[in-house]
Amino acid sequence: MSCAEDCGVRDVQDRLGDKWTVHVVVELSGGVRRFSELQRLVPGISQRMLTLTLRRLERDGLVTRTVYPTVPPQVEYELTATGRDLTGLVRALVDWSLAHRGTIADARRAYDERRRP
Amino acid sequence: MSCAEDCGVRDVQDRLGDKWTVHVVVELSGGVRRFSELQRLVPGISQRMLTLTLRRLERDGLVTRTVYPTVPPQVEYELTATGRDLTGLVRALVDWSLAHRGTIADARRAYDERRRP
DNA sequence: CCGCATCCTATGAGATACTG
DNA sequence: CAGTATCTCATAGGATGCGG
Repeated sequence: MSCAEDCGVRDVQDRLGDKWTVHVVVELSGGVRRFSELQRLVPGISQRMLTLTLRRLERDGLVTRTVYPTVPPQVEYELTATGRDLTGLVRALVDWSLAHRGTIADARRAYDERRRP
Repeated sequence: MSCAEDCGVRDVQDRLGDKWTVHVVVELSGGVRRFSELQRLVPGISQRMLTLTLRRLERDGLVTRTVYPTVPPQVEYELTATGRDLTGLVRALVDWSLAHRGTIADARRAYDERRRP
């Protein structure tokens, strides 16, 4: 590696690279959200994966979890300062992907065609 | 998803999120590199994983592969225009990770400690 | 409503051995 | 030198059911 132990880059890669974190962060960038709200805003995510995604974000100090001891229980999630800062990087990722989407798709088609006569 | 099929974001996440692509791209940002050179510059990568990483980058049009029909064979890899553009995003990722490394590590320790008395 | 526990499968990735 | 071919293992993530 360019530097031993990856300088903490691995941790960020793991978040940005997994299936749901980017989507959840995008939704949380809109403000405070409840668990069920997030599950509705991120179609396809299971309860299990939403829980895991939020726990990991919470553990890294990117999201706060607030429990209101009501019946039924109510839990709110919100980006921390660091979490809001992360949205900048997420935007950069999404923007880059959209900007080069066509180019990459074309390259891929050309490559596959060259290998499949 | 915010948009169906992830708008191509998934493809970029897969590259940035895997174990070796970022390291290989960083080394290629320094200019043309041979296969064996990359294997030396990216400690720990196996022949197999270097091959896979380079093939995926080539398929997406991010890297060119030039074979010189010499004996022994010589193959050179180089970033394309799109590939060089990708290094900007990679830098952003690395910079963000370094900038928040300490904060994240602290949050993680605090979280783990709260759960392990 | 929110979330944990369990089971299961698909994929990423390491180790190793072999070739033009 | 620059790969390909297998094998194996660890982990991400889906499905489902229970519990406070």
